[in-house]
Order: sequence, then C-alpha cells, then structure tokens
Amino acid sequence: MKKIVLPKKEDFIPHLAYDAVIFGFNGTELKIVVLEYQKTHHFALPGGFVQYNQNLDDAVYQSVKNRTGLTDIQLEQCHTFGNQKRRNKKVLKDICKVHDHQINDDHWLLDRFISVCYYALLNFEEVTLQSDGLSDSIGWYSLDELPELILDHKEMVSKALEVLQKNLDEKLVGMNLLPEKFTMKDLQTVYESILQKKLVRTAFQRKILAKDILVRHEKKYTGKAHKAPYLYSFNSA
Amino acid sequence: MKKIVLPKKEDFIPHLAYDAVIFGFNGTELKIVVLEYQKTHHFALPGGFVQYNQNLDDAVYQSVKNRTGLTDIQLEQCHTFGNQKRRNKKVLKDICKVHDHQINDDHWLLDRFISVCYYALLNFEEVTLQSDGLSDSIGWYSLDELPELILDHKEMVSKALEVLQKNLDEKLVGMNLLPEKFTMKDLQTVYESILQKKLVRTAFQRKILAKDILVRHEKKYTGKAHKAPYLYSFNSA
DNA sequence: TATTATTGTATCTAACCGATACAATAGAAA
DNA sequence: TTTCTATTGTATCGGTTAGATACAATAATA
Repeated sequence: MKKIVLPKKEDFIPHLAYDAVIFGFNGTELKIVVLEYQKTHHFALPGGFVQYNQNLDDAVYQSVKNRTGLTDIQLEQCHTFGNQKRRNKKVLKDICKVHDHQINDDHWLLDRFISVCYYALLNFEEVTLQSDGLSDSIGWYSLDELPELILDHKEMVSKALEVLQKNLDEKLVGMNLLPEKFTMKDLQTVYESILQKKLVRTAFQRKILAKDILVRHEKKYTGKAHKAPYLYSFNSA
Repeated sequence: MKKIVLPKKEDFIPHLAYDAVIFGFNGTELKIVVLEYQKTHHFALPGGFVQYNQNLDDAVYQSVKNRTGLTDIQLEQCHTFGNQKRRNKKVLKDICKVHDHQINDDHWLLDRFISVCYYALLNFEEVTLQSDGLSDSIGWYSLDELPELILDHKEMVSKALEVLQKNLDEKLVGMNLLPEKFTMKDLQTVYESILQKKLVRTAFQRKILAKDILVRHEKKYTGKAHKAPYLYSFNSA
C-alpha cells in the first residue's frame, strides 16, 4: 500500500470544498465519474479544495482537467451544500487506516465542510481518467447503477442533473458531450438521457433544425441496411 | 458615533459569507433591501457569516428574519461567488475609521471571502427593517435606482433576478410577494416587474386561471369608476 | 430485384398565445 | 335618472408549435 499525502492545511481555505459531477456520453447513455477510495468501499464524486490565491471556478476547472486530461470542458455551478453535518470523519479515518497513516482527531480535513457542487460536460471518448494522490480508483458509472456515495454526494448528482435539464435548451449542451460530427439520432439520445424520457423523433428533428445551430455535412454510412443519416456539427464555433 | 462590535473570529467559519437579495413588492414595482454603512457611502446587500454549528440555509434565514422581522420568507440559493479578489479591505477599514475602531491588517474580516448569494421573497407591507450591530442604515431601493454597491454585489442582484425569472413559472413566486388577497392586475404587475417586460392582459389571466392555483373571492371596490376586479388568494396552502 | 430498417420531410390535428372584440360593470358626470 | 368612461372578464379568430401519422428515399441484404 502506497504512502498517502493529505492536502496541507496551510495551502487551502479551510471548511471549503468543491465536488464535480462529470458527465460523459458513451454514445448510448449518460455516465458520470465516481472514484473509490481503495479497500474502503467508499465511493465519492471527484472534488477538492480551493487554494488561497485561486478562484473557485479555476480550482474546479483545474481539478476536472487533471482528472480527465481534457481542456475543453463546460462547467456550470449547481448548488452549494452547507449542512453542518457535512464532515468526512469516518471516511477519512478509514482511508488513513487502510494506508497505515496517522491522523489526529483535530485534523482540518475532519472538520465541517461547505461544498460547492458543479457539473462538467466533456467528450467521453477523449478522456483518460487519472487517479490522484489519495490513491483511489476512478471510473465511469451509469446514473442508474451508481454505488452508494458518501455524504450528500447522491443529492449532488440529483441537483446536477436537475440543473443540466433546466439548462438543456439554452446552453448547447450537446456540444461538449458529442464528438465533432454526430448524427441527429446521437443528439436525440443525448437529450433523452439528460431528460430521462423518450422524445418524438420527427418533432425533435424539426425543433433542432429550426434552431439553426447545426451545419449538415456528408452522410454517415454505417454498413447497416437502411438509409444513411447525415452528419452534423454545431455552427456556433 | 456609537461603538461598533465586529463579529468574533472564533464564532464563525472563516472565509465564508452569505448575502441576500431581499425582494419586496410595494404594489407597483419590485424593490430590494440595501444597507448603507453610515458616513462611508458604502452600500451593500445584507449578509453575514455562518456559525460552526449552524446550517448555511438556517444562517441566511435567521439573518433575513432579523433584518425584516418576518418569518414567512421564500429563500432560494442563487450562486456562490468565489473570486479570489473578493475581500472587504477598504470598506471595512473605512467603517472602522468612521467609528474610531482599531483594526489590524491581519483581522479575519479583511481576508478573502467566498459568498453564497440567496434571494428572499417576502411581503413588503409587513416588513420593518432593522439595522444591525454594525450600525448601518437600511432601506428599500428600486432595481433601476440602485446606488453603487460594494464588491460584486451588483452582480449578485443580476444573478438573483435571473434565477428568480427562471423560477417564476414553477415556484408560485407571487405567494410571498403579495398580501393574502390580491387582484389579477396585482399578480400581473408582479410578473411584469420580475420579467421586466409587459405581458398581454387577457393571455396572462387565461394562463394563470388555467393553472388552477387561485381561489376567487369577493370583489374589490376601489371607488374608481369602472368594473371592480375579483380578489384572489393562492389555493396551495 | 425484392426486402428491411431507418431517415428526412410533409401533413393533419390539438394546444397555446397574441390580438381583437365585446359585454358587464362601478362610479362620475350630465 | 341617464349617459359616459375606464377597467375587467371572457369569447373568438389566426398564427405558431408539438405530437401523431404517413410516406418517399435510401443502403445494404436476401
């Protein structure tokens, strides 16, 4: 078991954390990044702490970038969770125990934390997930197959999805979740997995085309025995 | 000039504040509460700090309650402002100077603060505004007659209004802004001042009545020479 | 060449909104 | 009392939009 190094108190604003619900689309369904603290069976959203000389937004962006290797990330703030019971006592102690690391009861990470939750949208295919210094494993999970998450992280996922749904029609959400070129069906599947309901194909196509946000390219021949769909890209770039 | 007492470091979570955009409706237009630190010409949103054993939401609620004397308040979180430049140095020093109060450069209130912004909706007529220990004056201001506000408080007002607009159709916003009984015109004026645009009278009435959220009561005779409108109340209580 | 699944688009209908019209007031003016 | 005026409540017409249905145009297979 590798030695772990906890974040140092003097580097970060105390009692303040952030967590990110990182959404990716694998072509079929929406997935989010969840990490597991090794051997402890504690699952959590990726998160971190804010340095004294760092903007909150930048801290979150850096963290998501480090976790995923990507720089093209759509970040939106969802909600700040400030319940006084938000503390990591058991989780952190378990982690330290597993790693044979001494931790005092008055360690700053055992205190109460306020956490600002963000969602991130990015291109699933380009991601290579990186574990961090706390030596955890990390992976993609479907929304309906999430493991039990620590603290209020489950609530964060709900809130993130809720905010994402509200933003869907005005924020060109597909842009960061899809590859450069995609079919109308791809886009519809993205919408359906975010809204968690089926959409009417013909009405969806009509509505999206009327928005005038797509450029139509060549057809995509999949080898299947039916009419080939057009490829599209977003024209807003 | 009265002696001031600054909040004590040991009572509150450092670097964490909240601010509230308190909306009231005076029958004609939307107003918000702004306070002025006496003689310093610094105007600010009412805000405060979170105690170690206090939920964030509760802290904000208590603060708004203390400022307004009301308990029936609709509170919604808008956004958390985390720019590293958010510090009150000049403002606080000016206040202390005016009050002949010594403050050290390393005072905790001079540090960087992250602030969680909320909006509050309440019944304008029932409010009696209370100044607080920092000995400031406090009053209602129209959105289009706001004085210059400290830090990013102007941005907070914009964000609050934006979130309020988004919530307008699903959150029964009128309930806390209007008295128990009100006319259709009153409700329409509330909607118009929030959305900052004129609405079509007949369509508005039709839409609201179709929602089935109002109970119709007796007519309201204003003494004017025209048909008297009905009074309504919300039925969701 | 016929078959099959899928795509792109047109058409029909129901719901909804803005615009318009108009009757029903409540009080003032004549 | 009668007339007048401003406002309110509601009905109706026309345009827009979404769901439902229909159907032609494929791309590969049988």
